Amino acid sequence: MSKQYPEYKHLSLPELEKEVLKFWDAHDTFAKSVSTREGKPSFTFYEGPPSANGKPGIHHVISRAIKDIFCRYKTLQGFQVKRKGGWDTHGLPVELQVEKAMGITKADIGTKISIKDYNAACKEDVLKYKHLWDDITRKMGYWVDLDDPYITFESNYIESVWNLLRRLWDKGYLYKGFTIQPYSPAAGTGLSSHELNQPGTYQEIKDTSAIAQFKVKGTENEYFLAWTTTPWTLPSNTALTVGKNITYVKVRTFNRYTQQPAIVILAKDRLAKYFSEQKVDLQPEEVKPGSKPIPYIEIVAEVKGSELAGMEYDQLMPYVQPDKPAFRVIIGDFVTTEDGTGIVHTAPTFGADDFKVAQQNDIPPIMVEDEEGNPIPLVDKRGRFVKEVTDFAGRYVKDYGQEEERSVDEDISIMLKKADRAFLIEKYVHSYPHCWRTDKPVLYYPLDSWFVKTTAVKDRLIELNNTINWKPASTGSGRFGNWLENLVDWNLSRSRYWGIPLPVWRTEDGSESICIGSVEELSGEMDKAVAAGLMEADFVKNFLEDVDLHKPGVDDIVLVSKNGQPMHREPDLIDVWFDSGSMPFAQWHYPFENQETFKANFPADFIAEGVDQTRGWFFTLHAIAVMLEDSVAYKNVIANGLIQDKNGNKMSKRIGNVVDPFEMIEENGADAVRWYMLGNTSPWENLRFNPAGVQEVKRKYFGTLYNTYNGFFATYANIDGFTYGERIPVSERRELDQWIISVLNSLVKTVQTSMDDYEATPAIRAIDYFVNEQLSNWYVRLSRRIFWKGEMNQEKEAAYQTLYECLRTVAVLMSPFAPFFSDRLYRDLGAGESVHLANFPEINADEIDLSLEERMEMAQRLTSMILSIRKKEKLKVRQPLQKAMVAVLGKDMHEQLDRVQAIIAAEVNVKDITYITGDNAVLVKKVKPNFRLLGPKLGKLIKELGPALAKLTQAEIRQLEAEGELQVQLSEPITLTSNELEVVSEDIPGWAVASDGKYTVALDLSLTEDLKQEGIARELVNRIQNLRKDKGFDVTDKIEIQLVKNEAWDEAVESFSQYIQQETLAQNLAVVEGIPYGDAIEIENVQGTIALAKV
RNA sequence: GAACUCGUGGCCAAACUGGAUUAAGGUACCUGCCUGAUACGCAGGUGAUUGCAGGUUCGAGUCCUGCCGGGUUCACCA
Repeated sequence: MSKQYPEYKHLSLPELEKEVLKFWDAHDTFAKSVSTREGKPSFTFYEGPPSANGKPGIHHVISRAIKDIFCRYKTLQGFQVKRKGGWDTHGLPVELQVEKAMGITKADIGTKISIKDYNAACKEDVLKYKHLWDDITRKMGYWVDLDDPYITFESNYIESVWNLLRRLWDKGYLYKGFTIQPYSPAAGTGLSSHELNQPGTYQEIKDTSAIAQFKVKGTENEYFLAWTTTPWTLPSNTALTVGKNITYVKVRTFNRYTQQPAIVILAKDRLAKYFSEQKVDLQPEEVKPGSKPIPYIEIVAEVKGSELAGMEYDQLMPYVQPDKPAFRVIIGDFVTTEDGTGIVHTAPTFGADDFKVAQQNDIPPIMVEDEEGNPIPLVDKRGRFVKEVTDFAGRYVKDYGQEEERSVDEDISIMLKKADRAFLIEKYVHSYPHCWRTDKPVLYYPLDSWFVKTTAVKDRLIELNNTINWKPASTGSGRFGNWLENLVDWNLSRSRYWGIPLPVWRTEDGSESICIGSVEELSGEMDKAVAAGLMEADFVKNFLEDVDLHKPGVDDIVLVSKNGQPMHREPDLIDVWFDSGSMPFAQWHYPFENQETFKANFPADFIAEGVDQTRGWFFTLHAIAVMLEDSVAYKNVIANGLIQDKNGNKMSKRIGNVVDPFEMIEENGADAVRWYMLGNTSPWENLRFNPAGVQEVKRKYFGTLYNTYNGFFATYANIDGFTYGERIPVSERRELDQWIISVLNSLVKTVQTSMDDYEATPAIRAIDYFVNEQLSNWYVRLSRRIFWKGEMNQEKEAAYQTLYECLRTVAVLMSPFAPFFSDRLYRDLGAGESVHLANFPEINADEIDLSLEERMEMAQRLTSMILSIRKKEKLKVRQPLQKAMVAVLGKDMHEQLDRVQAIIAAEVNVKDITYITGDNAVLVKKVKPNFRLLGPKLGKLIKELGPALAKLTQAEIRQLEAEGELQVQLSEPITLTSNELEVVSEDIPGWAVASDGKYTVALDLSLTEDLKQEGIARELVNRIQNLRKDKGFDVTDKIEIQLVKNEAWDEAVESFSQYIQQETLAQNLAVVEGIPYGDAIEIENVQGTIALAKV
């Protein structure tokens, strides 16, 4: 006869998972979990596209586990949850990886290698690790549709993105500007603010800083002092900026390098930093180069910044002249006196603030023309001085790997010193941004750029953000909210090759332009261009045959303007973040296809990614949705924290503390990894990933649950031939059954409430607690006897049903978190095709009995207390005792205890539980105040209450119990009622007592002869059971026992023969004189011999 | 430098809107148990002035201020 419930030899999660994966494949379970919900309300989830050009790490497992958990949970609840996968394919990381592999730099693209070949290489490279991603996705049990993913490099995707750009264009949200931006000469590209925010971008570096002396026009030796950490920008200086309300002083002194007399101007607050003291008779020879600070002679004058404004000075390094009047003092609100001199050197071409303030004051930048006649600043795009800066022509302004004796900053400083224009030159350590990929310093550099005018909808962005349910809330209001408050326009341009080209064509003078919103439109425009003779018909035909909207193809397209002028494409690509932020639209090729699908799936109900996406994907999704749909893009979002190693360090390949997700899963199983990661800490906290924790989960949770099913339920249910027939009403089951069913229903409620609030951790912990403590350690332990003794009857049947219901419900509840094990359990129980096609359990409110839960908890605590007395007194549980006494406080407790006392008695092996009630004088009682009620009532008086209550006599306490109220004399007389006080017993004089909160219990330790004999009988039973097991007898085998006469236990055998036989399934227990065979046993140091035989 | 966030026994962590006793529980550690479901198990026990210093309150792990430390994010830093 085949067994109803499969039994296993051992538990191996990794093996089990492999089998379950095969099952899912064979039965198409994922697809079914979606298709069986056809017509049900949908729950929309957006998959944040990973980039497959790197290998998946353990941190990817956590964010994907979160996504998976909620999608599965919503499926259980009856929603249809489609999950389209996606791949992020464009961007600088891909390009740099390809450059590295090919051994080329950006400058080589278009020369050594054609753009076409280069982009082909990028396309090839970007999905390099797709197989690993697919593999981890599968192995970790993440259900997402990998067969039909959206891919950002596909023409349909790009076309949708173009359409979005066009809609922004039509709303006037797309514009071209010229701004100072972070620029990486080493990478040859501007950096977005997201890129500048990569960790490790700001590094501590030591630079040469200079306080330069700008000579006030028309004076002999009066100078403005201005500090800079970038002396290489001094040739580009065209203004000095001061604070309107800052007080400045003119100080008479000597230059420390040249000993020339000088009058210098600086902020009064900064005086002490650079000058030590006033020294009226200061002589030039006293001022040495090394001395800083130096003394000064006198303060000549004190003026406000506003009075300095408009003053002119001589150009400091006159290599190139500006085309308008410059070299004036201007006012800026960003000037402080925390550093430097309170006068800011202003080079409009190399600082964002400088640029802005110069523009406001009509100060020109210093520019030269390159070979093509385009205006450029004094430093070229590779970070070198242009030829016009004769002394330093061709030299790199920062460390870009060149070898040189001294840096440009140092050489400029030396030159200033010699020219009597350097007030102070020092080394200065500060944090400076570095390119996140090349690790070289960033320059602030003037670049042409296209912007998205996000500031135009700033208020709406903030308003709608407030409607999003952020987990944790602080990320939404704090990190994300603050970012929105300080929003700047989104710089969309990237001057690279592998990405979505900006679909804007302009005439040379910029007077006419067009933004293309679809391939069809492009095709129409191309036809016009052919007609105008600007393009070959063949080219157009070839292009449209196999549309590829990447460079270089699109750059060869020349369109014609309304006035017949040729228009060329703006050369930039767009920020890759725009790609991924477009996915709600572009994944469906909206609006060209799937209009209904898009509408049904926008906005998303739920997304989840790491906190690092706050300014990335979370922002771009939000920004695009708000600008174009005036809607949020997602309603609920979980931003998970970082994964660190077990010591709290960041994981990095260099340190070698990275956890390989494949190994982790192979060793412990994905279920254990998922359970650990989400059960240990709320996902938005940083998780210190400790492999020992995964193993603990594996053996404690999964081990216990496996054992409850396999070692217990399946074993006995198969013996008894149990199948789940007609449900026996819970009210007709044992109290213990009613209890666990009640607790189970409470569990369902807890899980549902937590999950509805996107809190997975409390749900996991609740399930864990239920399985370990309540089901396994209490229910199953106390139910052992009913399962292995006696014939099948209604009571036993009910117990089986109870255990079965618990296991089946647990399987469903845990299935979002541990999709493999739960499915196996569910199917082993014969509960259905797959747990993932099941429905979330109903809560049967009428099966919840809180009073029952409460008394069972009391039983558990009292049991534990009595056991602790036994332990202390060194009395084995196997030794029966006559009685335990429990202090009973009040009628409720009396009634509750009545119903569980049998359970306690059996658990602690006593014959009788007696109650010590309130009027029993042996009980020493105490009164404790209920602070929650009395705090507000008594206020400060409450401090007197403690001592007053301690002084109460036992008689007074009995009076309180009898009358329900009590007079207490504090500073004023107070009447306290019994609900404001709690009476607690603490001690029973003369007994072995344990006390815990409101429970007090005493144990009668006296051993009668009968009890001793029964104890011996129990020992015998135990030895026999052990032998049965050793001999490999089946649990149901009947035996015969021969026991050699021994005065140590003959009496016990005689008195308890019946009991011993019953317990050991013995049909016969014979006491014999001596046998030549048998096994040695020992009870309390007495040796004996016994023989067992199967009947 | 600024903002946000966290800081509870060796380690991981709970404690609802400030409230009741000894600040849960797990792990590790110590002790005792192979008790017929589990030794990857069971039972019992040791271990914390809740980072430090103040404050508000009848009452603070929880609220406020300052400091120290971790993390994240931001910054035009001249």
